[in-house]
Amino acid sequence: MMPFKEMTRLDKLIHEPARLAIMSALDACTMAEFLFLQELTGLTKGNLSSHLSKLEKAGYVAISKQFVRKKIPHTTIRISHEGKTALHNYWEQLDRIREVTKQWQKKGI
Amino acid sequence: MMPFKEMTRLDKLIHEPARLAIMSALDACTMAEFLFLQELTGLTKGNLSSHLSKLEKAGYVAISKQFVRKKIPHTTIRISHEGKTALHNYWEQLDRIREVTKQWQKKGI
DNA sequence: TTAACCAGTTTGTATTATAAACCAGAGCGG
DNA sequence: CCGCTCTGGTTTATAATACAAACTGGTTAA
Repeated sequence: MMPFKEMTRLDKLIHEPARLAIMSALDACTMAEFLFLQELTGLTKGNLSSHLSKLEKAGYVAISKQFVRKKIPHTTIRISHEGKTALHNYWEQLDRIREVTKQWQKKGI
Repeated sequence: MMPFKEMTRLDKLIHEPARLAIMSALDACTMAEFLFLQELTGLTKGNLSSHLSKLEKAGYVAISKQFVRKKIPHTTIRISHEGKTALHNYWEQLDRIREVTKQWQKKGI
């Protein structure tokens, strides 16, 4: 009935474009390497790193570091179950809001 | 083909939830009074004021102040043509990105 | 040995969303 | 008339945060 208030309650962690890109990519790939993710999103390394740790802290992704030939670090990121549901909820919420907004437009307030 | 990079180029002025709410409300109502807008969005006065001036500076809304009985201020906000197209472009861009993202999911990278 | 490179992390900065404080006038109560 | 509160906002302050630049620790190349 009042979709506009709902908008301000969108999950900000997912809403941020960079993280929305990361989460969407991971939702498609399930798992990805750091550099691959960087290429997909076009983010700088530092940027990607900090966004990832925010997502990790929220439990939306799991980050694991392997060492190739015991030397070169290789970070792989995978989306968690919570992450998937959070992303889907986000889109659903946005859809719902948008649908109601369209109704409003037809009614003319 | 690479929808994730596109996400980081979404119009940030519109993307911000508070302003998305404002713009959506105005898109539906065409014109609204300050206090009505505040009620619709649930924002505090200060918050709404600062978001509005950002939107005004961008040319997305036009703000005009009348004085009722020459004394009490009454601010009415209306969405501009640019504002409407910017909002529509935003949704279109988001839809397009989302569509391509779904394709990716089906293909499995 | 030094230079360049890989794979990231940490630090710094500049922006900005939000709330709190403020302001000017209006309409009371006493 | 003098405070007091209400209306309708604006300005200021702060806390978060997006982003890039600088850094780290190890590796290969010259």
